Formats: sequence, C-alpha cells, structure tokens
Amino acid sequence: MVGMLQTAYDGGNAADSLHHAVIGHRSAPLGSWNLPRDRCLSCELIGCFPGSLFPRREVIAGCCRHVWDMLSNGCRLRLALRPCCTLPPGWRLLTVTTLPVQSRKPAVRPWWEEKNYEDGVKWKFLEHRGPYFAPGYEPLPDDVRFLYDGEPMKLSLEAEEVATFYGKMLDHEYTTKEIFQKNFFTDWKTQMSKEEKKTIKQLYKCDFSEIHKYFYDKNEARKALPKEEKQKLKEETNKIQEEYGYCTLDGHREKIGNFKIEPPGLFRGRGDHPKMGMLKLRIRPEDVIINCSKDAKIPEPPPGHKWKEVRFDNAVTWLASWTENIQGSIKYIMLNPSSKLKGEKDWQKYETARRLKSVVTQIRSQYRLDWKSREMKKRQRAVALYFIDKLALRAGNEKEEGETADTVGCCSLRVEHIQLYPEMDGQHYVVEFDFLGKDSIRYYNKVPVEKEVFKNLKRFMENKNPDDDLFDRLNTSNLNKHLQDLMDGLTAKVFRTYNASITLQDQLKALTNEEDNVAAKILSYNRANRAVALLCNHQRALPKTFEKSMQNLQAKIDAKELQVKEAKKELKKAKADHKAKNLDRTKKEMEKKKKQRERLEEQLMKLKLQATDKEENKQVALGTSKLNYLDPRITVAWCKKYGVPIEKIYNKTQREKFAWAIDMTNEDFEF
DNA sequence: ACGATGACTTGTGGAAATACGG
DNA sequence: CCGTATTTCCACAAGTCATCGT
Repeated sequence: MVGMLQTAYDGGNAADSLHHAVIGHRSAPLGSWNLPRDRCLSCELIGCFPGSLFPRREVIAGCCRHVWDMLSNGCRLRLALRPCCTLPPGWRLLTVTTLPVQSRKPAVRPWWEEKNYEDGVKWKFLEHRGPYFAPGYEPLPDDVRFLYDGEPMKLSLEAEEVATFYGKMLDHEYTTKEIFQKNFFTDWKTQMSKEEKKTIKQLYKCDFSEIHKYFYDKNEARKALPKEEKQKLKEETNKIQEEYGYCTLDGHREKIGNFKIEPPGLFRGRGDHPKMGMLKLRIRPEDVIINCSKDAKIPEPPPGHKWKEVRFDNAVTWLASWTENIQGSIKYIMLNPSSKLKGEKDWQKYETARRLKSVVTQIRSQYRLDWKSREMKKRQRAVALYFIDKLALRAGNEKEEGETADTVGCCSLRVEHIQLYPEMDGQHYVVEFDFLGKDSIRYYNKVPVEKEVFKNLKRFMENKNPDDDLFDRLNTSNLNKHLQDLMDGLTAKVFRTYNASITLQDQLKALTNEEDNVAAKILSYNRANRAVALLCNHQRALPKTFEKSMQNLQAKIDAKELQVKEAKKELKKAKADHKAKNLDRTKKEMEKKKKQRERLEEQLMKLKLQATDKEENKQVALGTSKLNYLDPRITVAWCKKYGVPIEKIYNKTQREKFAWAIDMTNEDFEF
C-alpha cells in the first residue's frame, strides 16, 4: 500500500535540505527508512516535544496534517523534497510516501516504557493517583424508620445500607419486577444479622417509604441550596477531579475517563435480565489492582488499606481494575477519549475501515459465490456476512444462558427471529427480522433479499425448532477467522464502521447544497447522520415531551410569521413615506425596516428548519453513530468545504475526542 | 476445537449543566 | 432572574474480539 502524503515545507537552509528535511528544530534524513517501533516519528518531524501525538498547529504551519498517517508501527517511509508550483517561492514540498508494511504485526505493543529521552525528559511513562473510592455508608438518622409488618425495626448497619439501596429506587419501575424483588431479597438476607433474618421473611411486608422520603427530601434540599453552597460543592468535586482525574503518560498530563470506583448498589440489568436487583458489593482497595510504571510513584491506598496488587504491565492501557461480583467480569479505569492513546486507536479503527473500502467489492462477489458452495458451513458464513454487510448487524457472540438477557446478533440468530415471505407488498423474497439486539433494543426490519439468500435461509430453517440456531455451523470466532484471511485486521464490526462512514460520506455528497445557508447545511448533515443511525438501528423512544415541545415550536413559527407580515407592512409604509418625503430620516427608517424584515425572515427560516429536523429525528438517536461509527475526518472535511463551523456539529467533548481529526484533515479528505 | 478470560469498544439512561423564554 | 426545556456529561451495562490453557 503506497500512500502519497504531502506537506508544504520551507526549505530553509539549502545545503541542509539536500539531505535532511528540517522542520522545527529537528531533522529527518531524506530517503527510505523504517519507522522505529517505539518512537513517535511525528514529533521528530515537526519538532514538538517527545510523545505528543497532537502536534500543535503553531509549531510549524501546515505540516501537522498528515503526521498521523505515518505512525503505524513498523511502517516504511520515504521522505523527499520537491519544488512545487503552488507554493510560494523558496518553499519546497516535503513528500512522505508510505511504503508497504514489512512486518504485519508487532508482537505486543507497549503503551509505555521506562525511558529517558535524550534531553533527560521522561517519556513512555505512566503515573497516577489511583482510583477515587465511593464515600463510606452514612447511617440513617434515628427518626427515619424501617417498618416490618407495620412495626418499626432498627436494622444492623449492613442490612440498613442495602435497604437504602432499595428504598432509593422505590419510584423506579425496577422495584415492581418480580425478578428484581426476588434477587434483591435473596441478597439482602445475606447482609442481615441472625435475628433480622428470623424476623424479615417477606419482602411485601417491608416498608421502605420513610427511607425513600428521606433520600428524596435530601435530594430536594441539595437542589435548593443557595448559590454559594452549590459553588462550594462544585469546587470540591473540581478538587477531586484535579487530584484523581489525571495521569501522566509519555510526559503528558492526560485526562482519565472514569477515575471513580463504582459505588455499591443494586444491579440494574437491561431488558429481561435474570440478575437484576442483585447486590453489587462495595469495592475496597484490597479488591483493586493498580497498574503503572515501575519507576513511577506508586499511588497510596487509603489509610489502613492495601492494594490487592500493583503491577507494571505496559501491554495494557488500564490504570486500575477490579472484579465485579454480579457477572464476575473485570472493570477498568482507563483514559478519556480525548487522550492520545485512545485517539490513536480510534484513528486506527477508521484506517482499518478505509482499507476495507478497497477490498469490499471483491469480498462481496466472493460471498455471492459462496452462497452456492457445496459446504453448508461456507453457505451459512456467506449469508451471515451478507446480513452483516447489508444490514450492519452486530457479530452476535454466543452468551451463557441464564446469566444475561436473551439478546442476539447475526451469528446467534435463531429460527424464530426471521420470517420468510416469497412475496410481500409487491416485492420478492422478503425476510422479516424481529429480534432483540444489544441492550434489548428491538430490531425490526423487512428486507427484500436475493433469491439465493432466500433459498439458503429456507434450507437453514428446515427441520428446526423455533429456538434452534439459524446458522448452526457458524459462530463469530470462525467468521472472524475467515474475515482475517480476507483482509488483515478485518472483523465483523469493521463492516459496521465501514458502512456507517461510507453512508455518511455518500449522503453528505447527495444532500448538501452549496448555495444553502449554514442552518440548511446543518439540516443536511443531520439527515445524513440520520441515515446512518437508521442503518445501525440506533433508535430511541419518542421523548416524553415531544408533542408538547413540537407544539411550542409551531406556536413560535406562527408568531414569527405574524411578525414577518407585520415587518413587511411596516416596510411598505416606510417606503411610501420615503417616496413622499424623500428625507434622510425617512431613508434611514426605510433601510432599518428592510433590515428588520430580512432578519425576521431568516429567523423564521431557521425555526422552520428546526421543526423539520425535530420531526424527522423524533425516533432516532444520532449520538452513538457520531461518536463511534463515523470517521470524524469526513465531518471535518465537509465542514471546511462548506464553511460550516465545526462547533455546529461537534460539541466541546466531541471536539476533544476528535482533536486528531480536526488537526489533520483538509477539505478534500476522502474516506 | 473450544470454553474461559481479559481488554477494549459501544450503547443507553439519567443526572447535571446550560440555554431559553417569560 | 426564575423555571423549564434541551443538551451534555457520566455511570455503567453490554457488546466484540483476541488469546490462552486444555
């Protein structure tokens, strides 16, 4: 794979530039060479401090754009200087060509190492303060009572704490569910003293209402606090954020994503979760593993406590971890998406998706052939891949029964999840999908498919029960193995990323109108975004206040229309007045009215666009695709091309997360 | 081959912050 | 300035996928 990257570069010292590209205060030799595995080339090239992957624009104008493309490990590069007619005199073009990658994969990628850079600056180094623990349990005041069978009962501290978890949730739907109640009660009993266990036999005889009221009032009181008090509380959280919320990586201060340990509580599984209501235990320092550099200052555990373990594993990216007691899975403390480490991975993800673009036609014709394969396994794989590609379905790992809610993805689809219709609404070979996907979100879709697919599905379903696997010879593991053979780094989820991003790009091309004003362009963007969200099934329930707020908006539009009418009338009057008197004053008046009319009309237009957008968006959630599936460079390029300020599309957090893309993309970026 | 485990990404709901209209 | 609507942020659950031991 050879990519051509170009950077404008002021040749500076002519003699030097024959052999070296001197940028900033460092130089790189011309010619071909390997990119060192553990060094960040971009820094040397542009002369910002070691380890920074977000080179500052001001270091040297115009040269930051492509450095990201040079960063893959083991990548081979060629640097050369050429004159270029589009540059000012004296400038040369620094061309950077990526040559075919030699070793495909480095064994284990170290995220940091103990190293001193030439000038004594420490980098590749991880140091942090450790996690922030949830505050301990504060017993209820004596006047807040728990009643059993109508009788007040003072609970032991342990039992009381768990009771408050339930009491707090009393107005939540969860507490009406039988499984939730059952799980809660079972786990609550484990925290009770012998006597309590003897007394408390039935959940329905428990009265948590005073506890509920206590916490409700407490919450209200907090909301009603005077301004200064609120400010004080805020400052305290800021202090905690300052102390625990950042770490040092590669000599840079990086924001941590979730530096707080999850507090104890009742497990809130989604959908029909068999474990909902179970007690999520309090995590102590003795449960926590710390990960940092060997020569970093090891974080202090809270007084009187010890860490479970301190390790120095630079092949992983987490800072701390613990095992959670509901599913027995590990929870991690990791960096914020704005960090260099996460940003680089994000960028890699989209680069993989872009590589798929160049082979996807080939892959598609391959799976079409495989529909006719003699091997059943191959056929199933080919049909599943077709769904993953066409419908952007998730891979669908198998799940342990009874441990989680019953949800499926592509490979785990069961016979009961699809219906075949040889003909429906004038279309042939329609497949109706109806199943619960991730987070128990329903996927419902009627899709006309190719005849071969239809025939295959029919065969896969023969002699099977509704709860049998549709693709009985297939799982995600062997599907992904196959995909890996088709393209390095290809897995099922890459199709989702690829199809989402390419859809955005195509839709933007189709929908954007150069002459439109900014508001209309944003509507076009949202429409393109919406097409992706629809593809990925990112639905949302109709917001509760939707009807009301829609009415409000309509009322505003009506009012504005009236204003416009009024303004028009006034303008007419002013015009007539000016015609009659022809004075400076009347002229000014007329122009003022004219401006006013224009302003109002623009406002009206904006409101109308807003209404359209809102209406079309009522059942669709745009956030997930924007954050996880759409290559931000497409958006940045679009914004630049059509003069839409990036702030109109990405809010502050999003701009931080996509800093890498904002920095390196120009308007002709193609996904 | 296969199941368990570990690490990491993706997804939703609700709280907190902010914008907005009166 | 206040109360409400909307947006943003955060917590944490639920996926994907690679690797490892048997």
